[in-house]
Amino acid sequence: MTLSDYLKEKAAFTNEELTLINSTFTEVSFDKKTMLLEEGNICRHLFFITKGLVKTYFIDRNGHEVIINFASENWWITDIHSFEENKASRLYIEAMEDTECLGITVQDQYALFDKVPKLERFFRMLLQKHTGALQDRLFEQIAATAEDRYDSFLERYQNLQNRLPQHQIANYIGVSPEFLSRIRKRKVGK
Amino acid sequence: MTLSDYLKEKAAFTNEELTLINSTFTEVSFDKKTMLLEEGNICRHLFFITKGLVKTYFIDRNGHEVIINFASENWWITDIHSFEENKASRLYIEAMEDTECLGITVQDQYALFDKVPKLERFFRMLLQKHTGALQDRLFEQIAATAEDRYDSFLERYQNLQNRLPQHQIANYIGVSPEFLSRIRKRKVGK
DNA sequence: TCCACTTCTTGACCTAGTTCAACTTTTTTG
DNA sequence: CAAAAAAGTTGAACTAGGTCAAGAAGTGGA
Repeated sequence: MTLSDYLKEKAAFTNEELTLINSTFTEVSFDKKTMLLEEGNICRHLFFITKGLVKTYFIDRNGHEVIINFASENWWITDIHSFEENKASRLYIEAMEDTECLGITVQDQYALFDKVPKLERFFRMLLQKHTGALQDRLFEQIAATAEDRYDSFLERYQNLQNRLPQHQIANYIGVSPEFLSRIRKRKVGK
Repeated sequence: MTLSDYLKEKAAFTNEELTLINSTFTEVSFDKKTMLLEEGNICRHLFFITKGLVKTYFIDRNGHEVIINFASENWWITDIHSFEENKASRLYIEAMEDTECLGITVQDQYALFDKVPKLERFFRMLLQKHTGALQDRLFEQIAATAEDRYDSFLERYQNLQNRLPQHQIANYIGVSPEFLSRIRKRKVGK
């Protein structure tokens, strides 16, 4: 699916708008295990993933990776705080598979917003969805057990289940790999 | 501080724009312990708080309150998901003190966006900040100890510290009231 | 194809935070 | 202002989940 196809599906953009949008994005590829962003750098791009899989994480005070989310085909990925406000990022974005993206800079994004206001609204909506998802995860992290969190991981990332190693899933739901292994064992009986 | 003062401080709105914005909002008051929103209802308003204090929470499967955030003077409050998409809310918003707000409906909001595009951008930025804060809390909830979370609560809500009962703070940082009491005791020695 | 590396599993022990119950202190309200 | 309700403290027993260590099972690259 191209970016145009994706956008057409999501909102009523005209063909001229789609052409304009398309021409503003640039294709970029990242090999597996390479970084789209590293802590301390400014996030210069908003990416739309056309192929592949990435994870966003930060490193906590004990030097451990904490995964915030995964993103694959037809997802947008950036550190929005760093991207929009030109600030050093606290995050890492890493390709977990060979990945192809379409990238845009902030300047180009704002130029595009002025020409296609619909796109700014679309991005605001997208951000709203993202915020809702974050809120749900926070709920769960506070009020649900590890097993419940695993269940909702399975729902949320159904399509990615087989592309993600188990210990990365454990990290995402905020438990040790050992404990996720035990959860899964326990579930077999159910 | 009025809404106009607040907006002037945050972005370069013209006087006409401010007048227009102002006239679109309606004043509403809520007595202490009354609800601005209840689960199952559609959130009809985006509120700007001019006076008072509210909390947003949901009820988990065990019937326990889980507080998502507090909001006081010069904060915006709504269930954005319910508000924007006209869906039943999972959240409660409750006045913890007698509270005065300025409210706007979605329809009026969109009408206003068309007349004052700067406002839509401003709200998008606001949402970005909110998302960043949520992300930080998720970090902490996964990777930090209860004591660390308490410390960052103290930073984040410094001005509210004395207006909030301790067990509500415990709830917010995701620990039992008993354990927060112990954390505080432990900290006195430090 | 085989060696090295990463992933997954299991057991034993450990700890941060919970739950319950009883008590004290503070706040609210008739 | 007294009585009741709400908030906070403390101790004791408990549990979800973590850590460490060691082995088994996959997987990938020269």
